[in-house]
Amino acid sequence: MTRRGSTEQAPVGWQAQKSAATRNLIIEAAIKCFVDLGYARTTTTVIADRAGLSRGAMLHHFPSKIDVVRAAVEYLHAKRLRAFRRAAQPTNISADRIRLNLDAYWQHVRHPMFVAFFELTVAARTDPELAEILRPAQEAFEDAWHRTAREVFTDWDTTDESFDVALDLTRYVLEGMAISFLVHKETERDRRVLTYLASKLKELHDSRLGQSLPAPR
Amino acid sequence: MTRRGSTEQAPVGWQAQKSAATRNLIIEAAIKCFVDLGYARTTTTVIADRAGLSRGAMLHHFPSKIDVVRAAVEYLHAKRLRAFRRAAQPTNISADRIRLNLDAYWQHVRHPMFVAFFELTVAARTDPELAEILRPAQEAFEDAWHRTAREVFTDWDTTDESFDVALDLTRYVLEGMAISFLVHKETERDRRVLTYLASKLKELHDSRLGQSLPAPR
DNA sequence: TGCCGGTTTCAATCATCTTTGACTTTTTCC
DNA sequence: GGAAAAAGTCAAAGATGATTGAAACCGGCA
Repeated sequence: MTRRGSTEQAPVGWQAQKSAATRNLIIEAAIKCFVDLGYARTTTTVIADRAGLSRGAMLHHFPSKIDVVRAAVEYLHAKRLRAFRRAAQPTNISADRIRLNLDAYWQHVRHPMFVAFFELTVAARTDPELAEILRPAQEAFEDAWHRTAREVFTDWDTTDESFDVALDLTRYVLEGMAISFLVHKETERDRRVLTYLASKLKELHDSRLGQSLPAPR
Repeated sequence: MTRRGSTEQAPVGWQAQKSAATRNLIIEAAIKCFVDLGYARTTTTVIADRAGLSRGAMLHHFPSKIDVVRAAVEYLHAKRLRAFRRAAQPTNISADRIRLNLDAYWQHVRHPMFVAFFELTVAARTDPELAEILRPAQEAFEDAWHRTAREVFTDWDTTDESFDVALDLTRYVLEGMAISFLVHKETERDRRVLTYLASKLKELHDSRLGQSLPAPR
């Protein structure tokens, strides 16, 4: 198990590389804890256990618990943003972009990452320090959400109020449904709601399309 | 401060009455803690403090912390159910029942009671014991929600799938929005979403009305 | 009316357990 | 050999439940 650095190309030496790997191990263990145990029950002891390290080793990389949380938030945020951007590509114009992107975001909020972020967000409601850590990530994602939506629906008059309303409504439905499903392990009902929402969004889109932009492309 | 029982008509003796009052005091303090501090940070010490009692006194009424939680859940559930039933009266037929009931449920999810229940629900996701305590209340409320909706919209064909979809969608939107507002202290955007949702529900209602029940009353 | 035994309510103290962060020691790598 | 990583030890703080002790209340009886 003691690999030698022979030809292993190390960006800044092997120790630094191994250190980074261990940090990632700890961060991912912490995130798993948020999902499995909830934020409140995530203790440094459990994180170290799940990472397969001693607690002392962990505290070497992250002197305090809040440091782990901070790193986990940054890690989660970067990962979530990448996944979101990748999923929400401006698919072939027309077709049923709406349904496709709806499903894409639905997959997004069903992902464990969303659960972890949700746990953090709820905890942050009554924890100012955590809230401060979370705020930049939340704002950045909010921004990406709006920006991406405008990129995907370039033919939709984005100065129209209906666009923002549709955007808000969509997000509330999907996130509300995802949160609801976190507790009541259900299924089947989501498909009908998604289908209905997609059809209504399409109606709204088509009606606004004809009245504002005669030549979409 | 030592009142004599003179003509005080006590249902089952004064001690029992005073005991019940103290229990209520404790329960309400616990609920306030859920709202202000979150479930995780709600300790028996803080509850006793806020109730103005010693911790020992509290543990006399509720031998263990979980007993307080159990009582708080029952108390919250009963209160929430009453408030919900009171708010969702089948208002004067026609008019804009939809908008009125939408606003009523919106007020409902903006109430601190909803916050408390939300905190409990989130904690229950990773706490089987709490989940078991919460389950009956959740199921009962779910049932009341569907039953009430059918009472209010007697003219809507409730065997129609669109009715259930509209019901689900409405709930997801409102609860999703409420949860979102717990964190991002926003406003103004909710009115537009509510207005839009109400108009869409009305469209759906009217379209289904004419095709299934020619004589609504 | 006034006092007394028994019960209920409230308060205080105690031991146990968990979590946290600081510190020290051992192992591994350069 | 020296530095970094990992492991182990320690005391302090907080939370919980149990135990013990004090105060208030209820019933009955002289």
